[in-house]
Amino acid sequence: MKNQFIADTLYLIADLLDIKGEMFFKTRAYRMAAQTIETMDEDIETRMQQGTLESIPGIGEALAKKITELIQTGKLEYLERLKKEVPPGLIQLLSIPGLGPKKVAVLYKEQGITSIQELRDAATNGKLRVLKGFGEITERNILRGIHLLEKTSGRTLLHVAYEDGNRYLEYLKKNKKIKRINIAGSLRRMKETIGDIDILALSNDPEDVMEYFVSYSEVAEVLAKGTTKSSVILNDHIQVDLRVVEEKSYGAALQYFTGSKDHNVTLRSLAIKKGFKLNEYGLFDKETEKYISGKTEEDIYKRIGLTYIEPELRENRGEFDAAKNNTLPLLIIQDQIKGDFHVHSEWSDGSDSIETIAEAATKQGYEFIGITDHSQSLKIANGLSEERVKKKILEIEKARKKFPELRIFCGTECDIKTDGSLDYNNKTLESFDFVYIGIHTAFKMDKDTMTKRIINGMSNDNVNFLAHPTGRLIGKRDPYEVDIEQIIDAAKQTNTRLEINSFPDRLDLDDMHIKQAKDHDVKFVLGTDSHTINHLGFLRFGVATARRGWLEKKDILNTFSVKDIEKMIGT
DNA sequence: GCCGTTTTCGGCCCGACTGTTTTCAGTCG
Repeated sequence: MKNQFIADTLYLIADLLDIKGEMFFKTRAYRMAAQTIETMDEDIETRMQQGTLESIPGIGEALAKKITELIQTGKLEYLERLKKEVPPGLIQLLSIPGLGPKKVAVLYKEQGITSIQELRDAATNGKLRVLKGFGEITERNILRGIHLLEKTSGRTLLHVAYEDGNRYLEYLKKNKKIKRINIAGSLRRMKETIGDIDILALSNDPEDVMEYFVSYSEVAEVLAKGTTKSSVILNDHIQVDLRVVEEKSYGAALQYFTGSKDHNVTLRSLAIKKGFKLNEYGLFDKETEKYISGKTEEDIYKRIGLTYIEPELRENRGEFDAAKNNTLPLLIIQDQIKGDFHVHSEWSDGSDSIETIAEAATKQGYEFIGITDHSQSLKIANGLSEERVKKKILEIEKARKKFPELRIFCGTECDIKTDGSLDYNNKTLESFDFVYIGIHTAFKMDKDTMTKRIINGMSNDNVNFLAHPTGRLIGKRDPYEVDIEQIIDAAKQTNTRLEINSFPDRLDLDDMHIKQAKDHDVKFVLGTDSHTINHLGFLRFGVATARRGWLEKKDILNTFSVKDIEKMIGT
């Protein structure tokens, strides 16, 4: 699939055109096309061969021609010419908060600045304040923006923002002037990384609320403080924005600030087609500007002719068609989860005993828990030899007697060796209640070899689940080279469930691959990959990712009764 | 650059805040 490559190229062109000062709607057309290609299931190359590129929404004659050239030659004459006009180094300047394409263009044209280092030098030496539209404050803001960017690399892992946001929410709820309050933005959509935290509040005394907001003990700096909107930076460098609106606008504002941007753009276009105008204050008649709705999100969607769309689905990845046709999934919820399949104990590299884990699982209200330690060749993680496996099974039987209400499954996270064979012989594999397999060594294989290696592992009849299928660590390690489509096909063929690993820096599979696999009728399993009982709570992030991947109760093994699970894994 | 059961040309989502201005452009979401 060349979809991502094509999409990235189109995004790059859009950025370059922005800096060049090209019409806003033209660059938006590139971005919309890029997003469509990035999120569609079909192979763009196939569409090109069929000659049906132009039937893809947002792709017309000009883009079809460019995409064809890109696929056939791997290059694009147009892009090469653009790069000569606009140094691509300028793109990274766009990621500095407060700098947009116009200012970046001025920096380049007037001072020849093409990198963050050059920008920092110029700002430090007071050379920017002479430029039109710049001043001393802008200079300081740029330096602060660079500092922030380098410190946080821009985005925060979901679980950190989740904790921060909810703690802030608890503080704000103590203010009696606030009648309603919600998290909005990407945190409400539970994206895997969060840019900043958005909070929306309902109050008749917004100025008092603003004062209370900026007085929070974890605030390191106040970026902006207005009458209805303020922004702060917390001690851990996360930005938090608060908006206050009145009751008749609350639903419209919540919808608006939840996003995503792409979702909102499409929603507003649909509103216009129905004769409305939609903004954060409500839904209005396009002609008379008369207020029609705005108190609740549900009513706004309904009046635009859509069923309610859950926040996790608002990414403009097909949710509008499904809402129109009333075919949106009934998303899985946390309460349907009956247990966790992926927990490490002190038998390998976890820190807790089986009994401690069983106790914690019982406290969570779980009906089962799966203890999955590493296999023998993974010495660094104290993987279990076949001898120790036998001992561990005895230990689990002891725990079962102590916790009769909890089904304790004895599983394994068995390594897939470089040749695709498994790290235990079949007899040992059969002694487990279920078998996870996963890659833990030799990540840097070429795509074909890696794909064959994993599929080879999946073909063993004792295997139930594939752990963290792409191996990525968000912000730290890219996924290994693997043909995900072939893995999905093999999962279907071999009846192997794909894991949604819920550890915050994994979330693997990710939302888009989950949806892709679901569309191929593949089934899933949730696991936290806990190494201490403090990690068990991470399951909520796996549930969130599953929801973002359009999954329902029936797609996920963790929602089944113990009896049904036993039947399905064949114990 | 895309698109069209109101348009093949003229639309394309829209408002708050900041910092620079002296009435507004740029950025952000």
